Amino acid sequence: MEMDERKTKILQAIIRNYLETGEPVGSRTISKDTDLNLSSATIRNEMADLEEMGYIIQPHTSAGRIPSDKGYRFYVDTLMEAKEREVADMKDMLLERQDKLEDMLKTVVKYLAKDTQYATMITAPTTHLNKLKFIQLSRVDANHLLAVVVIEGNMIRNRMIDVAEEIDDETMLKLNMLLNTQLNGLAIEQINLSMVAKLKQQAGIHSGVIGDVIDEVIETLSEDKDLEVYTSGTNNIFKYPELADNENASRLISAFEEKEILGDIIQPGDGSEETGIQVYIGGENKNSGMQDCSVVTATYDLGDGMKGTIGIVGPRRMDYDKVVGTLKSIKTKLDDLYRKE
Amino acid sequence: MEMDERKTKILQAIIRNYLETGEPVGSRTISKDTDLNLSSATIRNEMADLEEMGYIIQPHTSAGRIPSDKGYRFYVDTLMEAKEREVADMKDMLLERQDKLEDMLKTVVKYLAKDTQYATMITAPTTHLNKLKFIQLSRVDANHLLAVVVIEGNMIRNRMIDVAEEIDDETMLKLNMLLNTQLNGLAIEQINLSMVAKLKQQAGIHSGVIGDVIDEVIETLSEDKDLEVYTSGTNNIFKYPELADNENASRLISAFEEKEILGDIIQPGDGSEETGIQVYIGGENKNSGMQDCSVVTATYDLGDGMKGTIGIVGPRRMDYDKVVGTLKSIKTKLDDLYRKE
DNA sequence: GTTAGCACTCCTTAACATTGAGTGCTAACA
DNA sequence: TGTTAGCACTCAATGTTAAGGAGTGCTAAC
Repeated sequence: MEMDERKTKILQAIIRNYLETGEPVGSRTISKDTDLNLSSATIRNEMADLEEMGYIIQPHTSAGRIPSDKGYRFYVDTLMEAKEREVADMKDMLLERQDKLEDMLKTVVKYLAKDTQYATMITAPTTHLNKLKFIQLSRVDANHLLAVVVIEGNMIRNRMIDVAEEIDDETMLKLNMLLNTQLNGLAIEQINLSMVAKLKQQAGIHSGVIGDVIDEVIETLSEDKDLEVYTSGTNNIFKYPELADNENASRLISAFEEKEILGDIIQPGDGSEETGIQVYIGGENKNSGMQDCSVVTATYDLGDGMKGTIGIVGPRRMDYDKVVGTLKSIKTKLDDLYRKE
Repeated sequence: MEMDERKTKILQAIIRNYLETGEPVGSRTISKDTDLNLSSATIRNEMADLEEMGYIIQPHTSAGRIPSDKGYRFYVDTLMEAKEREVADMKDMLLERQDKLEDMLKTVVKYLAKDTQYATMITAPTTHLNKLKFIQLSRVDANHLLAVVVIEGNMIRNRMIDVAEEIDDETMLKLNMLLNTQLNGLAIEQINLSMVAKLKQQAGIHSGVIGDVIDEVIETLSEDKDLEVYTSGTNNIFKYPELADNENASRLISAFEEKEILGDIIQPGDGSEETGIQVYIGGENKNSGMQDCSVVTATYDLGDGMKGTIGIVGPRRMDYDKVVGTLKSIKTKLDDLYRKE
């Protein structure tokens, strides 16, 4: 059996209706709601076919039909009309709080949750591909040094370093010079052991303390700052009864609390790279706790290798048109943020 | 009518039993479970008295009794045996991740949630009373300066500053000198307008740019970094049916998402300052969303004015003994953390 | 190929009876 | 006077049954 235009129209009508109401859709409803001018009996025949083909499911004998994962997949891939939607301007969000990328991400994720009424998350952009822009080592007190590292894109890392013996001004100056001249402009990934050895050698005359300091600075650089993820609107899951039962809710809430699980859920997409938008429907999710959810992710790219992911989690009967449209718009705005300067 | 020893014993038995089972407690149960050797009929008489006095409540005519807020209050104030409990060592948590207070707080709150099986939160210590230890202004590129501020207790703040015109090395040096000599050792609250004016005046010869920079640095200092709160174990609320219904759960989850609401809930205590532990039972909570919860808070003090609050949110029938005991122990450990050095 | 008609399924809801835990009250007892 | 046995009563919880209705699948006619 194969999909013809009429079946397509009927399937679309079923899904549209189900997305709206959340109730199984009967043949009579379709008969009235479409412009096909077919009786409910005819629709019934077609629906039986669609069920056999796996696009729709009957929860029980005397109920209407609901879309299966395959049905949603078909809808998302071929029927959906995701037009870009009007969204708030990222630039405004950035301007409000000068230069704090982190704060902007929090604002974005909050905005998205409010706009879509689903649970949302966003990962901070990756930095390990980024170039070092600036390193500053300063003495805070007798036995504490402060290392501040600025990475391309103006992300800042700092670390307090304990030192046993006091380091004099001259040495500080020399260390700073050394670190900056040797490391600036390098991507963090490019820094390797031989390089560190060379650095230490150049610091040479000074004893182990210097070596320790260099080690700490390097560690600060390569430190895989545990995946930074911001979330918002987790309570939105209670708006959808199919997710709001105790078991599901508890699982989802704790997933949204564990950054690692979140990172798992919104792994950077493997396919459809042209749009940067990914849709995972119900069972398509690899994470076992997400089998009753749909997840839509978008990868944003601030340039200079700073990529991050936005994720939206809702019920299977999520408003895919709206979500994908919104994500497209936001992705575009984020992508353009730093690019044209 | 007044509380005698027998009534007290019965009330205690009712509460103990209810804390365990979560079911209304009947007269027969008490008759058997206590060493009073009284028939259920006698217990019934006493229970009627206790109800009249407001310590217990009957959900409906043919049910047992459950404690009222007043009953819990009596229990917490006079009957509870909160012995300090064995808890993990904070020092170990700190040692794991060198010097990052923030990470330790996250570890503590996670540990607490696991240990108590309630939802937990902890606020980062206040800093506005703290002294400036060190200011470092550095040039990142042609039109960006980076200001790094270290506060007593080694908390670090940084801010990127846009500058219109380039600032030469000499000026940078001078600015750093100026900021450090004038501001170090001051509490943030001590910095006022006349001081800033004086600073600007001293930077004198240089034009407005310097003024801007100083303004930004000052702002970084006084910036009331939006209340930093870490939470954990929010999904624990699903373990308690009285909190797990849709409405309550949704309200609680979103409360735990909004830092402002959290700050509201665990406001630093007003009474019982000798222990630093506060218990709010059900309706005693000011926050309207918390009327079905009990909240226990503890104020910790790292010294140098660095105070923060730990909060534990659970159902009314929370295991007060355990929670208060655990909080006491953790508070003690935190208080001692920096003190003896 | 389409549709009207009809028997059938099975969820939903309401009404009703049953059960059992627990109470309040009364009267008897020590 | 305090304690207790006994008993009628209440009411949530549970189970049963019946009615209602939405929706289906199938058949036969158009």
